[in-house]
Amino acid sequence: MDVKDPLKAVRTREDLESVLYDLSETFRVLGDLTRVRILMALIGGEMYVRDLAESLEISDSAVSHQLRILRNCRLVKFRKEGKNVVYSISDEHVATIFHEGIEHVEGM
Amino acid sequence: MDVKDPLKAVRTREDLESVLYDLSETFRVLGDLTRVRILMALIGGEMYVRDLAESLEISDSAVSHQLRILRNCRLVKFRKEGKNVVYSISDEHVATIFHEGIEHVEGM
DNA sequence: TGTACATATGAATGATTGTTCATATGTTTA
DNA sequence: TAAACATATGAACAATCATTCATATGTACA
Repeated sequence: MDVKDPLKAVRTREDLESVLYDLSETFRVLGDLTRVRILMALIGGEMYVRDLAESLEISDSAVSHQLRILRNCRLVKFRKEGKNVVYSISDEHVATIFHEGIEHVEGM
Repeated sequence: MDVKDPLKAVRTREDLESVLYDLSETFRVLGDLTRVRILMALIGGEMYVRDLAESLEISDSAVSHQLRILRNCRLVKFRKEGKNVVYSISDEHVATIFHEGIEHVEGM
């Protein structure tokens, strides 16, 4: 896909607006320190809810709430393991977005 | 930079938290439909404030407010041309982040 | 110099959001 | 089955944010 025009596949104006809406929604979800910390932890590898909460010093409830929001945007995926739930980064786009984002802020 | 660990350059825990804060701040700014539409327009090439407002059907004032927010995060840059101000995307990281973001939402 | 134009900014308001606390669901093991 | 544990969810509150309207600044040209 051409970086100058990443919307070649988008046909109509409604399609474009719909994609831009979803895009802003995804960024909105990324735009919270707690969720960024969760995702950064998950880039290091999959984790249980409890371990995320402990490692980041946030309540279980707060982590669970934020994981639900991340799930809704498909930024994380999960699978059940007994009474635990293991979360991980949804796909490599997420890691790349983080990577580019960090390069951007470090260039400031 | 390694995608699995884009933080090699970050030394201390405070450095890490500071980078993550700036990162979440950048995403927060990207997480608004008006600003996403502005940036998408600017990916097509530099534009005057007036032309952005007209093209996106937003008031001059609203565009100007959002451009200031985008400027503060160095997501856009500008130069003066007589009584006009020309805005453009700050760097290629921004375009790449958009590119990856669109691929992510289109994969949903 | 004065008028028109382009952009920026301040204040106010209506809407949205993250956290906490309490509770619920579902799973394991004693 | 009962108790303990892991995770999820609902409601409520405090804080944050985008927009609008009015006004200010600065530039160009008559």
